[in-house]
Amino acid sequence: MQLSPPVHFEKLHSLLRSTACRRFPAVTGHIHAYLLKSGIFQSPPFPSSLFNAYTKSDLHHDARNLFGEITHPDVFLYSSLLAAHARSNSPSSFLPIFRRMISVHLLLPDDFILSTLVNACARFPSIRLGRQAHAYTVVSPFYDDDVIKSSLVDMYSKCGLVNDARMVFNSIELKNFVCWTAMVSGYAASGRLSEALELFWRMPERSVFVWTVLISSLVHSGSHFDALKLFVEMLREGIDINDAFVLSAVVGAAADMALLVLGRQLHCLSISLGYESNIMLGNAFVDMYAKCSDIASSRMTFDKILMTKCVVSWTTMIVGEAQHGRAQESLVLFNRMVSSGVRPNEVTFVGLIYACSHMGFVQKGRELFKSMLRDYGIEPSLQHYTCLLDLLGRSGNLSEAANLIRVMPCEPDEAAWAAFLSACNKHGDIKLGVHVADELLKLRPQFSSTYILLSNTFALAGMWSSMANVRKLMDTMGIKKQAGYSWIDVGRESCLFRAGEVPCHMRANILGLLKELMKEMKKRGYVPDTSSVLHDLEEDEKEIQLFTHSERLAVAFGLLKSASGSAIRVVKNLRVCGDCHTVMKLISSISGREIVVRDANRFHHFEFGRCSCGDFW
DNA sequence: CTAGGGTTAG
Repeated sequence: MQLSPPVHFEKLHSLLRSTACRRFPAVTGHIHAYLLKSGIFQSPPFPSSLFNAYTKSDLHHDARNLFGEITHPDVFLYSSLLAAHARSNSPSSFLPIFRRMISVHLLLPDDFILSTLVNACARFPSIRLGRQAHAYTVVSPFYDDDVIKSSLVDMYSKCGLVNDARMVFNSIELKNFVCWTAMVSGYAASGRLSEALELFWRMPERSVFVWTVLISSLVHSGSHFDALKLFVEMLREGIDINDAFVLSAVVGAAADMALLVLGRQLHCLSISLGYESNIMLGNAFVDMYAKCSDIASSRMTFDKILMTKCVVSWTTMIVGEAQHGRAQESLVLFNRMVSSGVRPNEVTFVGLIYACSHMGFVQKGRELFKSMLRDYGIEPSLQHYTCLLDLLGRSGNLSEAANLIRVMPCEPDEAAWAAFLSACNKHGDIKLGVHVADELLKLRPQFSSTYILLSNTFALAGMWSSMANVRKLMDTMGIKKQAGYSWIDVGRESCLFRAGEVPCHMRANILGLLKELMKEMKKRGYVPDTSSVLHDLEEDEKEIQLFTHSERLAVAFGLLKSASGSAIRVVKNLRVCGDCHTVMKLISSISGREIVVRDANRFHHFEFGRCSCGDFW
């Protein structure tokens, strides 16, 4: 069938703009060949829309070849070129491209390319480039264009200059969803949550976008409960939650709070909404199951990801296996990932070194650290150094760790010092520990975490007066140590135990069971470690104090409430101490049950008197 | 062909 020329043009052009070219990159090539054959290749807008289609499906080689053949470049072409450079993170080329367009091809910037330019500066937050781009827009005929202003609001927000963003925002005549969202997002991202919320409630109408911004930033800042409340509020307002972005933010909240029941409900919901093959949600669920201690479901969800697994999917699973003490599995996954052609990123290596650290694979960890830069061109960051410090410290290579913390190219933060100090504590090098603690106090007296670290070290060293001084300092500075608690799910029941508090209705049963277990444990050679208990009590009183450790209460509750033979999962626990570790191993062998304890984001699987971490924790 | 959201670590 012969189409009349105008329709013909239009059809091909809209085909190039459609997602068909992105999903089936060969289509672009066919259209290219057809245009060449029919001699209309050089007629606008084809050269530019072809170029755009190539770059959007990452066919950069074809795009470059095409670029050389174009006789009359237009602004559209430059706009696509700029967007392509922004996607590949080469910010230094933005302004040269822009200037070449003006001075070599004598083209005047239009509104499209100006917002593309501003957007490019926002992607790679660069305030210097961003301000130059802003300058270009104000001297252009589009100085009052609302779309450009929206992208400026976004650019200043992403650069962290919220006040500048607000000034541009205020100057927008007709504010639409987009600029409101960009502004709220700016406040949320820079931690100014109250301003974000104030603006949010002032919006004439709230779209899914802006709800997502707030929910995810609440999850990110650790206010999980507020995030869930906001999600409920959103449902009440009748906003359609058939949206992968908002769902994954809520799944993240469920993961961090270890709310397995909610997580499962969200999983069912997203399958019924047709997101079964959505890669982003798939990744979120793999993570959620792992963090809720259900590693089997996590792995099943991972295996079921229908699309090509991306670096995030692999990394999530590697970290998940590592968190559950299955470092060997993490390393196998890493090999499978590399051989399937997916490039690891910096997070992948955090997970891998962490896995080695968990299981004491010292040499393997060192090798992976070296391979980062050598084989993948990833510059190790402070976090990688902290992982390596942790690995060396845990395995007793204290002098190597001490050397590393001195020579590493980045300034150690609290986490790095904490890794080193806990290694000193673990391996009994109290002198080194106290020395480091002193250094730390001089270095960062302004951080509250310093005092908690110090107090622990002094306690271990038996330097009670120094410890008392640190405690006094903590009091005057208003620093509180969070009380220990454990949280367990049994069937449909959830229960939270605070350290030292035994709930009345279970008191007799739980304490009875713990006394029973203590007798059995002692028969097997357990010597209660009462060093963490107030030292002016009688010995048997100290032992009873041990019963009120929250994780012991939770496990006793689990033993009483669940069917015999089933695993007991303490889904959240503030800290697994050395004595707890011994006790859990014993209880697992006495009761013949698997006990899973989540300690921060690390899991201990106790079974047959052993722990999955191989005691390298 | 231009502007706003998300998943992995700590």
